[in-house]
Amino acid sequence: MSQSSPAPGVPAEKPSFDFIRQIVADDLASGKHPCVITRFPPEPNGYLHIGHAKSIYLNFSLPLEFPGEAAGSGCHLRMDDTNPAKEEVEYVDSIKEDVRWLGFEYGSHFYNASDYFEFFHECAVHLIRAGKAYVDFQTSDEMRANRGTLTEPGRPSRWRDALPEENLVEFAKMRAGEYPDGHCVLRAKIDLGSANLNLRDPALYRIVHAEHHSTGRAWCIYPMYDYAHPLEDAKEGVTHSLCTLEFEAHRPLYDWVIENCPVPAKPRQIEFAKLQLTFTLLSKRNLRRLVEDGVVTGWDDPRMPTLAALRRRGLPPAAIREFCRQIGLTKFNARTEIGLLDKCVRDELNKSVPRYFGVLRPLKVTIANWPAGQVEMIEAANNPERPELGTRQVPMSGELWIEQDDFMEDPPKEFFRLGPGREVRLRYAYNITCTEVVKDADGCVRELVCTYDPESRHGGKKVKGIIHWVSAAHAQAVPVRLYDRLWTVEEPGGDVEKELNPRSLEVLSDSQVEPAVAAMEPGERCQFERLGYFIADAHDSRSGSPVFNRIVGLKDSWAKVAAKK
RNA sequence: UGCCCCGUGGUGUAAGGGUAGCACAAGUGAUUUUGGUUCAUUUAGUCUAGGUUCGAAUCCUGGCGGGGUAGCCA
Repeated sequence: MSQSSPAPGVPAEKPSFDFIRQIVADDLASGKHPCVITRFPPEPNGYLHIGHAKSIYLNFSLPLEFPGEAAGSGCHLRMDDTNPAKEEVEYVDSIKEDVRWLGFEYGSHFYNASDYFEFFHECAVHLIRAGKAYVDFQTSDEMRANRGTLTEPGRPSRWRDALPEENLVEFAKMRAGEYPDGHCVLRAKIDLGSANLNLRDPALYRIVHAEHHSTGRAWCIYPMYDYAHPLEDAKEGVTHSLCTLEFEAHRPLYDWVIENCPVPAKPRQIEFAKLQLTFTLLSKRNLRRLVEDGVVTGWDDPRMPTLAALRRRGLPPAAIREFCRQIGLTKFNARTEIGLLDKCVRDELNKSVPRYFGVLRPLKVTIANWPAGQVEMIEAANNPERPELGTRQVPMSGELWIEQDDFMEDPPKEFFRLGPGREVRLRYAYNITCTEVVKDADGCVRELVCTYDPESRHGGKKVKGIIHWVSAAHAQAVPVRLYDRLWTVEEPGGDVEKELNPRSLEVLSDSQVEPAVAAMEPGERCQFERLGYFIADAHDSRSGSPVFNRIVGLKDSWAKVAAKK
């Protein structure tokens, strides 16, 4: 290996692969495998989240990256349904939907671990005959006590040296349902003194009298993950079985099963670091709690990190794929900044969606010198950077809504927008100058009176401030939900009460939008100019009366300036 | 406490004994009828102590730090 290093100064020709792609490329080059087959093996006991997207992206993309001789490559979607107590069909359906939504195809390669129950059983019999597995009648407490500790070896069960014939009989009884849950277990006979606790005679099968979502009552013994997973992989011809770091210590057991069972292929397990994000909690247990405690409205609440929630929030799948590409792949336990996801979402939306006017928090503007009753149609580009997206007509009149944030009664000089006596441009239309501030009895600004410059339609005074607006008479009021991060700390997981963001959701009921926005169909996305990207919520919108979710805000450099003051 | 894995700018990730690079973030400037986009530019890094070598982020040893691991969960 070292003698093949390039000569000094000669740049490497190879693209920069991560360590897994390197292994795959080497296996293909050496002829170890003619193609690469991976698998994404979720347990159908919950919803998929952005962390799973990393794994889905890896497993489904990788086989596509090795063309030519690698024909036959692909990724299988497989439900790891070996525990009937926790799994439900509802989750199977949502997992399939999420994978397809992300843009990946598994074609006919959809499998269930339960498809192989008979095979697992044959392998177990094989192990028993070979004297490599035995039925243990110790209670789970006894087993734990006799497993030893990190520094002391385990002690053998009195059933450890039972004869294969006896074990065969007992295992048959297990399968026949003659014993209740927890009465005994089939164990591999490996090494009670191993420093790796996973090798101290791990359980292979346990008794569970429960309805399985796909095999019903056909079985009452179910294989453990460590036993079933390598066999599933081998059965499907998986070449590279990619999983997360916590399975590293299980690899010797994975290899033991492959070595000791009559398998048709020899897959290799490789571990990588799972995704962790700042200001985000990803563990299924914690997400479930948020749902059950009513902190969020459900698994698809747009503040959740589940794929169902991100879909509803409006994130485009292409942005998630790009994010997964950018975060890289290592064995280092890293935490990626959530801002990178936002960046990917903005990049994707910036180039793909139209840009319209919407006023989130309206402030009335009356244009004193506007001809009474006149309505002028203003042509506006749907996306100035993509002329092929066309233009639209925006109605303009003497009564407008502008953003409350675009006016300050006593503005600093860095504030480019409207203030008493100041002039700004209404985007695509005219310059206006604020001549009067109308307040209510409490001193709150209720309305601005302005004059417009009729000569400024395509020129006029050059001003620094440009603001969005809608004509009051033509605007439609719509509900808008402004989502923010659920957590206030980079590494949530401590005191929920203290760490939860009380302002993760703000609902606006009186936002005013231009006709093009009012006409958006459920699921349609756009940019509200100067504000951010929004989607007409697919669940709550109806044709003609959309309800908007903010997907992500635009970068706001004024907010940074303002924050410094 | 044993064993295993991992330590590169603020964050994420390259460099497989030979110039420490890229992206994000942050700063500055230019362009701009979105304080957006785009473009230019700046700041900033090999955990530590030894060893091998002409030469170490890379190989070896120790230390320090982080993670995993004692389910009849996956």
